[in-house]
Amino acid sequence: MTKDRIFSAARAILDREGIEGLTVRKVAARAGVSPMAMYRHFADKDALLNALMGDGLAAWEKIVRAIRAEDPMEWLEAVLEAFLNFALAQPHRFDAAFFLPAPKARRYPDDFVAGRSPVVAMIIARIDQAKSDGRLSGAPAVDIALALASLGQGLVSMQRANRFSSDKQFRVLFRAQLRHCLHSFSTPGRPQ
Amino acid sequence: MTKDRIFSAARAILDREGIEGLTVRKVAARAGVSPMAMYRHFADKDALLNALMGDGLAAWEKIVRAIRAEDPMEWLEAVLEAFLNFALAQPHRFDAAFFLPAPKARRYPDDFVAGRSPVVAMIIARIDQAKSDGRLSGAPAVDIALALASLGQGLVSMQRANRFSSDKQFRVLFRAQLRHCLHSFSTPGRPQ
DNA sequence: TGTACATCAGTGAACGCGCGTTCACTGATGTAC
DNA sequence: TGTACATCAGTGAACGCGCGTTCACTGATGTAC
Repeated sequence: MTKDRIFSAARAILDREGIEGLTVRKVAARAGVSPMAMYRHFADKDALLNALMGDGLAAWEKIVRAIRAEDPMEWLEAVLEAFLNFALAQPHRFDAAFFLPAPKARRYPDDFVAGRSPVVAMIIARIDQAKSDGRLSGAPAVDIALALASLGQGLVSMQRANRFSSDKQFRVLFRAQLRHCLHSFSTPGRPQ
Repeated sequence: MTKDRIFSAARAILDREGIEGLTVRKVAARAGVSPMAMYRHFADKDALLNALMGDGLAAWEKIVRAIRAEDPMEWLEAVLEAFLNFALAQPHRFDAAFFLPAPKARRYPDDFVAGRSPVVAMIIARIDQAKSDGRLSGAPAVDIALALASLGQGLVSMQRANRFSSDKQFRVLFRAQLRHCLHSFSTPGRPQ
């Protein structure tokens, strides 16, 4: 289907050139179609961008769903590692999913507590599980999730702004920072 | 001087319309000068943007220098509060200073440890002071600073992406999260 | 004190470009009788 | 089985726009003699 061709061309352009480099003409050229073909399938360029954000979030969800760890703390650490990999391996897709202001973006805290974000719902469930095991405490699960997400996103935004000299160094730092953050919610007297 | 007129026009446009809305023509119009006048004082548009980033960082430095608290922990909390206010009151200027990838951006950790960023140097000094008072511990000062900065920047990036419904709620959350983060480096057994 | 000249801040018009989108269209496909 | 017609995906040319920047210039100011 032409729509799929156009959409995956858009994804390819996004991956290579970022949101700033994505133009209707480039997408059409890559899809082997006239620029106007897009308008048969998307209302306008914004609609296409919105679809790309949704696609980025769906990719992220799929990654998280694939995590197999049983232990909730291990599962949480695996999510953090996956987040790091996603941010570095598919930077533009990551940015589209996490940094772009979207009118229909999920909002803290209602949307997340209500489970309207599948990934956050999974994270909260694992945190609650860890809490009932006595391994986390001190704050509502949604706030722990927010702390981890914010710290991760902040580090990534700094990496984007050239604040780290190498990816390797960034990885080390990211892991250390997020592990510290996660453990800062550990039940006192029962570290790790 | 015309250069000042152009530069403050640029700052005004940046404040109102953000980096995306800043064009040479708009700046010139606001400065009451022909578009070409800019080229007499800045090599090109990028040079003007770079000057604006520097200006944003200078504004931030001035804000931090004005903090008068004696107690290092109080001083640090005041910085966090000032960061929050800066992000909300002058969003575009904040973004230009903190989110924009700049070729000459200071890098973790060398530039910061070496004190090439005045603000970070002040923060590290206060953290070290708190550590020698026995009120902080657990990580090198530069890493504590990074944790605070990342978390703050991450929360702001989420606010920019529409993840919070109101500024008021965001303020509450920002304070709670950063206070938790700061205290997570408190010396164990001597909380607060 | 007057004249010739260099300097240089600022101008005005234009260039070339890429953008999102409009409009009227073509031509293949499916449907009704 | 054949014909008339509606549907609709995709086209091609063009519009109008704003962009950063080039180029050759003007005209005021300062300097040298």
